[in-house]
Amino acid sequence: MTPKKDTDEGNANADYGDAIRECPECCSKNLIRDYEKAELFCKECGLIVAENIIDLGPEWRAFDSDQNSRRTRVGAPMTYRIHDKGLSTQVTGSLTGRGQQKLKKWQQRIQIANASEKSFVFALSEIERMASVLKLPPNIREAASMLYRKAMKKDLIRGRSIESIAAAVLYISCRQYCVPRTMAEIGDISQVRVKEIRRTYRYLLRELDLKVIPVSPVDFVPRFCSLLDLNGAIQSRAIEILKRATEDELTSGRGPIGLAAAAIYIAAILSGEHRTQKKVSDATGVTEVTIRTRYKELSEHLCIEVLR
DNA sequence: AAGACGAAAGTGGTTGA
DNA sequence: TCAACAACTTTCGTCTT
Repeated sequence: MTPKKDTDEGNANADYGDAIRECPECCSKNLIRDYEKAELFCKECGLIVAENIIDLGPEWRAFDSDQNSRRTRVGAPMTYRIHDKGLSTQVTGSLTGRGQQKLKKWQQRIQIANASEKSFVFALSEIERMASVLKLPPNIREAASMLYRKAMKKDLIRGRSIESIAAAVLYISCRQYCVPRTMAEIGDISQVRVKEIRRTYRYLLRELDLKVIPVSPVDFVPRFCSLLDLNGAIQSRAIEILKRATEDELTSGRGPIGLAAAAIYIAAILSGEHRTQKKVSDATGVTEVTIRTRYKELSEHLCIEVLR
């Protein structure tokens, strides 16, 4: 098979399935490849870490290194995360003196031909920066870059800040891949206020005719649990509580983050790993008051005895 | 003293006329 | 466009452990 290289997360040329070694959610190295469904998922928390993992490799198989080098006819895979999709050729070879300088200059002119290309380069770097702070997997970064490109093609950027569009496409991508980050989390690391991101988010959904399914509180559980240093058994317990809550229609109209927080709070106590409301509040971003009201509702309706 | 509780008032978003 | 509304936050005094 093709030789594998160890690559940094930031290396856009090798970010597919092979480059992912641990779950961005719970940091488990226990990743399972499902070639039938073409996805890479975490055995610990069930998160789908990458999709379409087999589409992007070479379509041939090499049985020895000689065959491999003969069949390797292209360089890097195409990626939306480089402003020219990674298809340009860098001139770094043996041309000397003025010739090389001229050629380089031309290349730069061609690559960054106008202001919109320049701003796109900035947008991609902004998406990468935020995604790496939020420790988001490559597939989400790719999706966000693609969305940004779409928005640009439809001329939706005009009149809005690059930062707000970048933040919004990242938020949408997280939602679409069911690895939700809260608006507050995106707002914290963005240059733009939450209000502006939310407005841009709705605008993009409308203009690009995108659909996002409502966030499930369950999607937040693994990450919040790992922030609170709670183990997999407690995660399962919290998810179980949320499932029962959904069946009993205790969740409609309620914020998913508050529900997740309350379920985790209850699950931790039941498992003898008490976390204070303050700690859960800090980890999840909902107030202690909301955790209290949610957890009262859940424990009463589901007949859960919560003794401290 | 820390943690939990709950009342009251304020905020921002949604909905429907 | 505006008012009504529910969810959520902020603040704070009180109770419990």
